[in-house]
Amino acid sequence: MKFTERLIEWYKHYKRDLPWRNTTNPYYIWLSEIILQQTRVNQGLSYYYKFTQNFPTIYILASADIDFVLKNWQGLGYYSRARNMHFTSQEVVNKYNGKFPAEYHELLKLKGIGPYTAAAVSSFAFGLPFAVVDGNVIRVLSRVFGIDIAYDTTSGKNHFNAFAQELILNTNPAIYNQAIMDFGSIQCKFKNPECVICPMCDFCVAFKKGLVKDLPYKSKRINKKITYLHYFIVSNQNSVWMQKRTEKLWRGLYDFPFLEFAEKYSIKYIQNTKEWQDLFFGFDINIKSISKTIVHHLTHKKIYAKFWYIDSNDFIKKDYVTIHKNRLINLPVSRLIEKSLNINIH
DNA sequence: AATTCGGGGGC
DNA sequence: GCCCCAGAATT
Repeated sequence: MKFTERLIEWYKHYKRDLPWRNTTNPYYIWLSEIILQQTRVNQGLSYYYKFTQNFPTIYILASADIDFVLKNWQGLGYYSRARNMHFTSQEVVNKYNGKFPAEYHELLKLKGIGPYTAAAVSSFAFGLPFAVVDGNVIRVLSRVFGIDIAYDTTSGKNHFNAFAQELILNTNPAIYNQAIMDFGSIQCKFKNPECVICPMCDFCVAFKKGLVKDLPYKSKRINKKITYLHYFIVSNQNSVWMQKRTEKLWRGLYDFPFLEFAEKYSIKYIQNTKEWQDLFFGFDINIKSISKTIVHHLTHKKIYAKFWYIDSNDFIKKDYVTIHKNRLINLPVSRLIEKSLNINIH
């Protein structure tokens, strides 16, 4: 088949110059791949520079404070990637003598490394023939070869994985993997792919049958839940109450005390809830002002947030710490908190 | 098998 | 407003 050869020919002319392509150091390859999971190259680039600068070796990352790692990750989302990355750096230092194993199935055992990342590190760092299957690859293969099975099912994933794995044999694994992802990203785009100038157009099944807009095929839709978040910025002199999150969402980031409800409640109603009592009973507080509602979108949630500005001269509540306002900037926080700080703390 | 985990950007 | 993005872990 001409597919692989044409793909690599296309890559020679149009490939992007990306920093992680100028190295075969498994540590840098791995860093870039964790950062790029579910993240566009343009969004991940500055983070890659930051991490290679602040954590130039796996030993430095392994011995770093998790708060500093999360601070560097701030704004990138999916924070378990950063926590797993930190954990795995220590695992590699302690159990693998600081070197990533040059074996697909060993890489797969490490936290935060799934089939995609194991294939990526295997091929880019060690030249092993394991095909990456990401969103780009699924889109390219489904269109060019007219594969109309749902890719968001177990059998669909298995099918794409097996198909991709056949294609990578008898070619250069690293170049092929880079090429097909660049091709999907630049040429065979999700919206408005440039089929007229595409080197595959004479045998692309989707193009010939007019199915480009219908592929790849996905079976499920996202269901967004609405939630109401009330943040309490409790100031005592120049310090505020904060707490490290233990919830799955934004775990490990610092946060103001908050109450979360599934429904929209009035300001008065909230102050009569049991939850409010549990939080503030016994404390002398003074509500100074309440922000307007701020909307924050996540993939599976729509958050309506309000920020309550409260003064208190009482001692700090158990489970919270007081953070001086000048020190807030050093702590990792969610984008929602980061934005509220920019607007409101002065 | 289904859900959860962020945030930004294209259209 | 909807979907996607160099996916993976948890339920």
